[in-house]
Amino acid sequence: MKVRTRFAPSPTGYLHVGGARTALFNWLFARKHGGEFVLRVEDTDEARNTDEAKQAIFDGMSWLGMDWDEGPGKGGDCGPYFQSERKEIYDKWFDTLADAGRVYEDDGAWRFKFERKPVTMNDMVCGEVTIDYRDESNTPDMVVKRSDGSYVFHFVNVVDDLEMGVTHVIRGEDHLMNTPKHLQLFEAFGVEPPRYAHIPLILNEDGSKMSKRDEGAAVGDYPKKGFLPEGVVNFIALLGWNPKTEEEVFSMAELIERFSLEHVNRAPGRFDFEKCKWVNQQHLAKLTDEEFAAAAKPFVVAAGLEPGADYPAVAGAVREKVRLLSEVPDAVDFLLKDEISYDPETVEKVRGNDVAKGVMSGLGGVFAEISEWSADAAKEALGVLAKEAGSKPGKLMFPLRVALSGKGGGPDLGVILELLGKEKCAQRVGKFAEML
RNA sequence: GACCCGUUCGUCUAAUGGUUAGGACUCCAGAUUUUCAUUCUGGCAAUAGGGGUUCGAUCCCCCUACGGGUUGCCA
Repeated sequence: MKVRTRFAPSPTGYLHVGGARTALFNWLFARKHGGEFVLRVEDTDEARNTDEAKQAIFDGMSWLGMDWDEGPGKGGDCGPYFQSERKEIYDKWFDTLADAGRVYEDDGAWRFKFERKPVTMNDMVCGEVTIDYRDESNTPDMVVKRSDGSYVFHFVNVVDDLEMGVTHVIRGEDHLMNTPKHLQLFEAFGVEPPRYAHIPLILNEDGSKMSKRDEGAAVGDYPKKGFLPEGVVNFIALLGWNPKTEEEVFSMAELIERFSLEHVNRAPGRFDFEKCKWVNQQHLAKLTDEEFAAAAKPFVVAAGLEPGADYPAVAGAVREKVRLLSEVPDAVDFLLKDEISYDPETVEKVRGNDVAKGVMSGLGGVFAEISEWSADAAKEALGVLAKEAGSKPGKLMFPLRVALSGKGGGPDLGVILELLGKEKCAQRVGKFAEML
């Protein structure tokens, strides 16, 4: 039997990071088993659906690198893939229920008559869970068709899963208690139900429920914040699932290879934005300078900087120093701009260093005299002045860094000297000396 | 309230009837890079509480507490 999974989001807002992880687990499971992954849009709630929300789902899925084999924009044998277009199919299955005497009218709506017995599900994550449907007060017959003729979630969800041949349903734990309802529906239809796997929810860092405004909640924010898709995928994959190794950095291909539902946890996980950034940094560090430069370019341009001919080298200089692409403009602006700004606090630190003051005032001129400019030549010149002042070169590296970049941290000093060139270095050191 | 699921460092997690309860993020300290935001080394830090079962419980059972979920003509 070929594995078929699906992601069935409702386009009522934005793509939530929890939804993205649900999609990811379904996608990984399908890819791992050589199966198919279906995208189905559950747009039955006309009042709340929006086109923007639909687009956010497609964009988010594509950005994260989860392609679907069937669904919107892709087609397939089980379409249409929008529930709003599947009315006749639902009518047909509703008639089956009606013919079997399993529904009854109530206030214009139609309720499904549950069988009054204990229902046991064998969840691939939660194990055996039994809900007693003999307790009617706890499990009242559910409405499947509203008085306006539309169908409710439980009904369409089940019909679509069976019509689409879904073999494994991986979804959030908020659906665990819905599952017996779905099982009863499958039984009434005389169709073998899929296997279910309920995965724990994702909460905020403080344990509260994640909502729209919370940091990290909307997938659409990640590209803007400077995350790499593979970084985000890697991080959310590890929330609630463990790869049974102490490694933590995985490519998409490695995730597919390792993924298994057996190692999904049961307790809700909290979202740690710091660790998410760290994982992103690991993926950033894996890129080549060219790839990194290309990925960071939009951020650099948006910050009003002009990436010149040496831009790839400039970007490469900070590749392993940033956690997010959005940090790149601030990190490289002194390499791309003629006029730089000095961080007052950092300048103050150098100001207290009398040796640095003295050496800096002479260094600009010395730099200008160097005939064959190179980082080594510049450092050598610095060393000579340091010695004359009775100090060590190491003590002057920091002041020189500040003179050239305006800040206390950044790329390797040698790289800075090379990228900036003689003229700029001489000029900046001269100017800096005057500030002291 | 009822029903369901859960609970290991602050966070993500590993282990499992016998370990000094391991790793990662964060934080702190050292090292190295003649500079740094990288890297390396080290440190802080956990089995929710109470009862059982057992030679031995973080692990199995029960109770309590706490957290989450469900309880819609939302999905």
